[in-house]
Amino acid sequence: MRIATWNINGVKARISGVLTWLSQTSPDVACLQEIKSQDEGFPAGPIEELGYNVAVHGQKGFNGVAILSKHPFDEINARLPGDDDDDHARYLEVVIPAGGTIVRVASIYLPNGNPMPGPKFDYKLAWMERLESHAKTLLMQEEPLILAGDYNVIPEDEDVYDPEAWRDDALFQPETRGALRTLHNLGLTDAYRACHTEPHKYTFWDYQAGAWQKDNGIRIDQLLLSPQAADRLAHCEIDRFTRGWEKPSDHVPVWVELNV
DNA sequence: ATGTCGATACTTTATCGA
Repeated sequence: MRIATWNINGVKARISGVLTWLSQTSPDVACLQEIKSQDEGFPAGPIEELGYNVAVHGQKGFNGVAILSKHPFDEINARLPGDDDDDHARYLEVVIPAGGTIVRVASIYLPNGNPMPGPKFDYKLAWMERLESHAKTLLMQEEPLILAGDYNVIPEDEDVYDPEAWRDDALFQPETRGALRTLHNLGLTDAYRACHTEPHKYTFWDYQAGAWQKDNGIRIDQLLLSPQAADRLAHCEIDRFTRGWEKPSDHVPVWVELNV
């Protein structure tokens, strides 16, 4: 079973590329972030024609997450618990039947947090605490669990082309990186790092300043696996090729193959 | 310091968020 995540930076601008990628790589489950669309504006039709069920949690103009699945959903839950006043559409969680068991999959668009310091950075850290709390609850279920998405955190120096260039950025602060490590230390495995040790493998390249051409990237899109999912982990790869397409997203897909 | 892109609105250019 292949489960992928991709920050598409606007579904209206990217629908053609998304359909091409789905046709070419045929993931069983695809978590999308930054759809920048309301639920009713999401182009479910052409995606359903490729054999996918569609769950959407969107809002007008920015943010927004979705999950596409070849198997029907047993359960769909939008919103990260812990703050009823948080109106950003950044979290969608589903349960999908898989080979006699189930997988629980979340599509996560973690706040960017810039400028730092300030209220946006405070919101990011508070959101990460809520994610930690929710992850603890989910881990107690002892299910195959995949928390996939744009974490907007650079885990280590080896995950950025030039650590000094990002030293003052919200994505690379000690507090931010510590909060991600806390998630790992709950028992969640960074799937890419479990499969690969080479440094400088990226999932995002800025549109500006020729970042793609110079390979000035960062690795911020990740799939975190519960022990029950990590036990079934076969492969994890980055679909770097989509960054070279016409009208690309600034992020590329990352996917895992699970033995289920 | 700069660069680019996508969405939105009292739109034909500026603002915001990234």
